[in-house]
Amino acid sequence: MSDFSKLKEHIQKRHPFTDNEADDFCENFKLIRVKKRQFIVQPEFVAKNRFFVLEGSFRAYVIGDEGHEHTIQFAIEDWWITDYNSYIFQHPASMFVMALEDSLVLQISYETEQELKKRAHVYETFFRILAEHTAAHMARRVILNLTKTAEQRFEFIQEKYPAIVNRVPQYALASYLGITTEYLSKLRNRRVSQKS
Amino acid sequence: MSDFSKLKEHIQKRHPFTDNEADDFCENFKLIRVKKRQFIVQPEFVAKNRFFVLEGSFRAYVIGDEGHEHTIQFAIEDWWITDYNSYIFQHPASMFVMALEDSLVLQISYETEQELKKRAHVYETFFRILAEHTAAHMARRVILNLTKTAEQRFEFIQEKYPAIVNRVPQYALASYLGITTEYLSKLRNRRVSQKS
DNA sequence: CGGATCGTTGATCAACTTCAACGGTCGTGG
DNA sequence: CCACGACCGTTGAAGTTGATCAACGATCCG
Repeated sequence: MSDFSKLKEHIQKRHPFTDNEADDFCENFKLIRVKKRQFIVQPEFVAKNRFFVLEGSFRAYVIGDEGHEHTIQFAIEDWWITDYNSYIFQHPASMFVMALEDSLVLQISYETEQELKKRAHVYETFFRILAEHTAAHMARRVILNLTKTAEQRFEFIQEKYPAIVNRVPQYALASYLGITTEYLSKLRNRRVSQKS
Repeated sequence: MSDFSKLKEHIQKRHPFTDNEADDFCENFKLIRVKKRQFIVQPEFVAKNRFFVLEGSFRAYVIGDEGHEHTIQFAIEDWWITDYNSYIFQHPASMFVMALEDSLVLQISYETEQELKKRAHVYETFFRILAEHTAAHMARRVILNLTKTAEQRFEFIQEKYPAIVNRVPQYALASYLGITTEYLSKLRNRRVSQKS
């Protein structure tokens, strides 16, 4: 199955697996086709799976008390996504994870992941590294939110993740930055007219 | 050494170690006494260690471009602290980690941790769980910051972590919540007068 | 072609910051 | 052991950042 080649490359970039180990690892994933606007995680239900994106894009968001959506994470090719708290603790989710486009993902279930981690030290190591990277990434996001203004956060994300900024709808990006779509629109125009 | 009893209890709560494993694990930590206002991590230097707090309290913060301090994390008894991004990737730190009181910590170096993780599957598992919990905690903080107002965040932290709120200086708590100490003071008084 | 969705613009409003001044307390040196 | 300065929390007035509300134009998709 060449569906696994991208995942295989991904895991070997993070930790030195032998070819056999990598193949064995990948066989535990299931290829899933997801249509635009389809949910792969929903509040109230437990997030039973973790997803690796092969093609397409996703958005994880919560709905606050005021009824507004707040984007927690995006995922495009080569990224992982799920409701982290729900998946790790197998509690009911608080997030929606929705496909922004017709997408292709590799799915692994919580039980399968547990079994893999038990089975071999090297798989345990991989998931440890994955968790560390997730934690480090989240820590950087907390710092960004605390130390920068909306405009600076926008500039930063635009520079660092142009692939995402150019691909997701405006309202999704705004709610990721923690601002309204109206204000993002104004920021954007402010920058354009400054440049001229 | 009974200095290790708290750490031993802590790790066994998270993962079933045998008594021998737990003792062997703990022996890799070094007991350090830290005076109030002393730094255990500083910007520019690589965070070579991870710390488990036995007694006392700490505060991790960054200084933004405007020169203000922003608190990223607190740690009291039974918590871990370091500059996560610096420690994991062994890059220069961006944070200060400072003792808020005279404290007692158990320290493990990056090299020792790597060696432990290689040595036995069970140690690898422990650090995987630790990283997962860190990631999950950070994700909850991102959600809190995006979905709640300053006042709601204050109430929430006060309910969930009263031990911290009652122990750290006002300006530290304010900068953790992402507001100024003046505004926190006003929020606090608003609540007091409402209750009467 | 027609409705729903998305981004934009402007006016008004609320949340939070900044600045300045003051009183209390804590720790340190004389 | 006292006195002084530094640090910390508070209060009030004025200023900013970003939200809300409402209206409109463009685009996408059925």
